[in-house]
Amino acid sequence: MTTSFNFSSALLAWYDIHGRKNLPWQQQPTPYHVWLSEIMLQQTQVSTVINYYLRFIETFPNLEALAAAKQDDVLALWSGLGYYARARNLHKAAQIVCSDFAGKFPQTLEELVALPGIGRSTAGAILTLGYHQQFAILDGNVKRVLTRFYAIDGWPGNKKVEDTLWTLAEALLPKKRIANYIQAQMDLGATLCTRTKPMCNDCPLVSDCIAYQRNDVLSYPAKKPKKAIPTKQTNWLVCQSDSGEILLEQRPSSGIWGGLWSFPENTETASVAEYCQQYYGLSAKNIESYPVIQHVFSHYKLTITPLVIATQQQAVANTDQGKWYKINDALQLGLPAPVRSFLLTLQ
DNA sequence: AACGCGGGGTT
DNA sequence: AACCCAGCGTT
Repeated sequence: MTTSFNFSSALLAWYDIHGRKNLPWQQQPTPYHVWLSEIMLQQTQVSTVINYYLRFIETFPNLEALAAAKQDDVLALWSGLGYYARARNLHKAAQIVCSDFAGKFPQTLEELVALPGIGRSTAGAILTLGYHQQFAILDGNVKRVLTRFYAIDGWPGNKKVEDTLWTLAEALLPKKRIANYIQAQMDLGATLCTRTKPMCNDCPLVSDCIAYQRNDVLSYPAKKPKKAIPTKQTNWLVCQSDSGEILLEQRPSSGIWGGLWSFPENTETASVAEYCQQYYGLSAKNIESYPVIQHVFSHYKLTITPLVIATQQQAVANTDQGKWYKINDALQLGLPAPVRSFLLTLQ
């Protein structure tokens, strides 16, 4: 007779003693709180999210408050967190749930993934943590734990590998205590089965972990294939009026820093004065080049040359987006991190 | 199936 | 400086 290892029982027993139970969004795990925290935690670490989460629920304590908000106010609370499409989708989804679902989050996978910003894993988290239904999640923690436990080769971003992981994640679900189990998976990955320095001696799964048996835990999960990232260049036209106000414009809703407020940009340093005149109706009295800012995204590097341009404040031509702000007022807007940082150096 | 999308923490 | 994090939407 063979004994079969009970994955979920071992994990739940560990969770009862070592699991995290004091995170802000665990205190009152309503679908709204679960949803908001899951969106914020997409590609963002817990320690970074906590303060954003607390500020957010203070301003928008419930779904109705969020749905009624202006998008600018939502983006302002998101400023610095990155992946700003998350904030726009969050806001949109809140309005849809209010209008189409009477303010109550849907309870089926199909309806949840139809909402903007909610994919299969986030839907799984809402259904399990919020509604105690039987679903799997597949975040970075679960991918790491499963690729090690089963010694699964290949980068988890690869479609075929991901399909395998989803199948395993679903097969392992317990019949009882689903919410605790899902939380336990994330806790194990976040606190013990970490990327570097995993604490295998304390792991409830170690007896049957194939990567551990092979003494090869750190080889999993396989790394993302490397790709050279390009460098792009731009100038920030930091137009400052006699009274010290700064010209900002709202970026298009799609693309980098979508919907955020930033400086006008151009790439032709030689013709900055003409550019200001032509597109903004501004005559530049003085142009000062500031030290370049290197900003790194996950997919390219951006070399920014801030050009601080002294102008007289006047009507902005050929754009309905440009607006003059006092620096202190600008800091209340949804700003990309380097814009916020640069404005702080100006004041 | 591959790529676009940020900012910050860790090593 | 490299790597990655409670992924999702678009193409």
